Amino acid sequence: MADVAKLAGVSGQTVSRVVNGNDRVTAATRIRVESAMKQLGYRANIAARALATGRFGTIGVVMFNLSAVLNVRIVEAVVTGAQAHGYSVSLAVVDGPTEKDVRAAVRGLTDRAVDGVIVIEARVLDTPHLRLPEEVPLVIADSRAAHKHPTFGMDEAAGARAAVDHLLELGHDTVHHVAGPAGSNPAQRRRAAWQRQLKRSGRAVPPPVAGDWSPRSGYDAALRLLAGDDVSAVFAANDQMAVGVLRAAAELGRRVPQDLSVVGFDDLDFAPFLSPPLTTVRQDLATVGRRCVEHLIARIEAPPGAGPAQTTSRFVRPELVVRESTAPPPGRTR
Amino acid sequence: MADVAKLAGVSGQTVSRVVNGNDRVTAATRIRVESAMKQLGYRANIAARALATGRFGTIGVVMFNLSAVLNVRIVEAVVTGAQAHGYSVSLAVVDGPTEKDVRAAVRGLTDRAVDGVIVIEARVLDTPHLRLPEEVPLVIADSRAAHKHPTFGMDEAAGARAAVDHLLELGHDTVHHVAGPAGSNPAQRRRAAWQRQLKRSGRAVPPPVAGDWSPRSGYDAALRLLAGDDVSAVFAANDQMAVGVLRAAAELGRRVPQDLSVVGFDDLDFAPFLSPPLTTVRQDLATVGRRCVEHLIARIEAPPGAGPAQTTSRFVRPELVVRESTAPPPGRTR
DNA sequence: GAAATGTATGTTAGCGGAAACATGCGGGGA
DNA sequence: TCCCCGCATGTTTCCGCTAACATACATTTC
Repeated sequence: MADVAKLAGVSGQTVSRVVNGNDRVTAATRIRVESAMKQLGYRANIAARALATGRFGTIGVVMFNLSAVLNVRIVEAVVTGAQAHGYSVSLAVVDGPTEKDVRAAVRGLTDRAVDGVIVIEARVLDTPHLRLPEEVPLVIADSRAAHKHPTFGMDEAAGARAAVDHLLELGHDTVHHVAGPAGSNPAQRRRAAWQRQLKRSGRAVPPPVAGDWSPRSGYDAALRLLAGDDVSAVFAANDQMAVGVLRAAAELGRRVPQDLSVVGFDDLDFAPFLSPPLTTVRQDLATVGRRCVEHLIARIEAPPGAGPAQTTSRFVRPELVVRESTAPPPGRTR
Repeated sequence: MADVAKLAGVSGQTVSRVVNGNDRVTAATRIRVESAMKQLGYRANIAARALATGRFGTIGVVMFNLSAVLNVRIVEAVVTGAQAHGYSVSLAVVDGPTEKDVRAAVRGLTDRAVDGVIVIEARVLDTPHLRLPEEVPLVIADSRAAHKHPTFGMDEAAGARAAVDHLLELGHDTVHHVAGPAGSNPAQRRRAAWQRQLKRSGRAVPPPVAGDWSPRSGYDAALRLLAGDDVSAVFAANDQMAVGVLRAAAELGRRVPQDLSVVGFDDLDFAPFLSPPLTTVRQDLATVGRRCVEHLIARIEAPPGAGPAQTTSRFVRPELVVRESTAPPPGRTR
């Protein structure tokens, strides 16, 4: 920077002003400085700037695992949004399912120099109300409003209700459930909503079978479920497991949808091309991610005394997409 | 830090020594300093350290898009590996498909303070030999060795050859190909290998149909491909498109594998549960990611004069997984 | 026309650490 | 016994940049 200043015949401070956009600098001076910068290939040292200003231009994302298609969509939207606002994104993966682990990850990130943090809380933790250090603004991506921090997510309950209602309206007596893993937040919520909706409709609530989101677990679950003859409708907690259910049905000679109706969750891109095309609940995670970053960046850039940023909690409503894997139960026409 | 020093009755420098592990500090002093740190909740300021040392403890990942399942697996391995070595990971998504765009992303990241960069080069660029600034160590995740930089990737050609050979050995006259998008590196490589292998075996090379990796595009491609009666074997460039192919076959009344054999690529977790279970080529991207980080960190931490880090180029060999979507062509028993 | 006001730029002083060098202490060899 | 040496710790300085204040000059105001 000193070299640039010398070459342009100004002080370092003026160079700094040029770099940081428009303070009051004469057009002529600015041009001189800029050409000097270009000539010398000057590039600001972020660490020095951060040390002087206390801001880093980075936001941190804490998540439990990247392999879940779900989470990746959120992360993608976060990265895109952050880049659009001139921030970069730092990723941290949490080890275990306790609040302590999450807190450690957040602290690691703040130590690491971020201006804000987004926690994608997909796992069921030991504490229902996640309390995290607030050294920097923090936003949670989760599907419930029970947090002390601003939260954005999907209205999973609405999705599960839509799935159940759809099957009941087709005339099924009840709906069986292939649940996600007990340790997963979304899984728990989908399962609870399924159960509540059945009860509310005065139907029997058959014991759910839990999988681990994988197609294999859906297959195994369905094999057990379909051992009995009375199952006419299955609601799988995600599309991947629904694939397994479809496969199990095929192997057991149960035709879908004539003998068995199947509903998934997520609307992954292959859903319309399964055999048969899968009725499922579409989630718009990109919107969730976008809202998270935008809220976070607004808080980061808000003037210091701007009050305790209203803890908005917005939940995106998923949408039932009816395809060909659902029909009235056997022996019944509607 | 000054507070800690005062509380422990030592100089700041000694605190610094304690923080940075074992310089020569008496056990007694160390304990005093550590308890002072804990008592005061001291946390090092990364920016200051970076300013003083010129190192950041962060590695950057440059990629074209996160939504490809493929890339995410690499990123996941990178994040895990980086964390294990005490590094955090910064993510950058590239806009366009030119070398300039990639270079800008890398520069943005190095401006942003990273000690090393991994470029996941999935897109076909305007320049065959990517030349990137080497201000920091840089590793490329790609499936060919044509780079000036250390490169790790899959041996896609071997995978495509295995798929073709498998189908030819079953007795098919030739193999049709549903290719990935022209702008994709892996797609281009799989397609080239498919074509080469057919030629080498003295078979006709039917014109490939290109999709965009999505199930829908596989479906559309298959619809066109299966319009003729002479197609007995299809090699899809990924599993997603293979799903579409399977669906198209079902709608056209072509039984798989009796009338039509289908091979995919990737071995996504749903592959064994499609109808029928998909024969495909398994890729181990986690290994690729792991190798990338490990090589990168080794270079970052190598002593300055350690020579020009041998540009190792290692390619992981994929593995053909035969399931039930392939069989001898109709009217032929083997 | 002198003072008040405004604008462009320079000066000074850190931000929080870590190298590089300086200091003081104790122990071993002659 | 004295001196040299090595080790634990302290001092100084600088990393590169920016906030806050200072300065110099131009412009407006009465």
